[in-house]
Amino acid sequence: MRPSAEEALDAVAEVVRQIPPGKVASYGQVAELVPFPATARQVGRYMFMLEGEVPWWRVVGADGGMPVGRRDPRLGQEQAARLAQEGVEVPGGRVPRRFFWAV
DNA sequence: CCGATGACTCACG
DNA sequence: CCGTGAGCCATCG
Repeated sequence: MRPSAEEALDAVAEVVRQIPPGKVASYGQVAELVPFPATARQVGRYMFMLEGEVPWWRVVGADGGMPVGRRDPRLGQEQAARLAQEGVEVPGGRVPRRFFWAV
């Protein structure tokens, strides 16, 4: 099934909102959790559209990196700051696997 | 309809 | 550790 952009946005927003503070999930992980077929790329685009409505800083790349920094370095440092505030360490600019949200 | 693009990911060397 | 290249697929011009 191919959900409308609105439904897809809702589904992604809901998954992202479920990531507990102090934990992170990768774009691909979120893509697997939504109730319809999705890819990491799509999730990235939806995150951009949801900017501000969800804890977007808890979503990182599969390697713990922050691809958002490529789009806007300022967002990258904001993400690192918010994560640090929740107790998530980001040594070397990437989140260690132990902080990944285990479902 | 075609081609380019991108908050991605993975395999290889 | 650091490119490179190939899949990925909704959107946009």
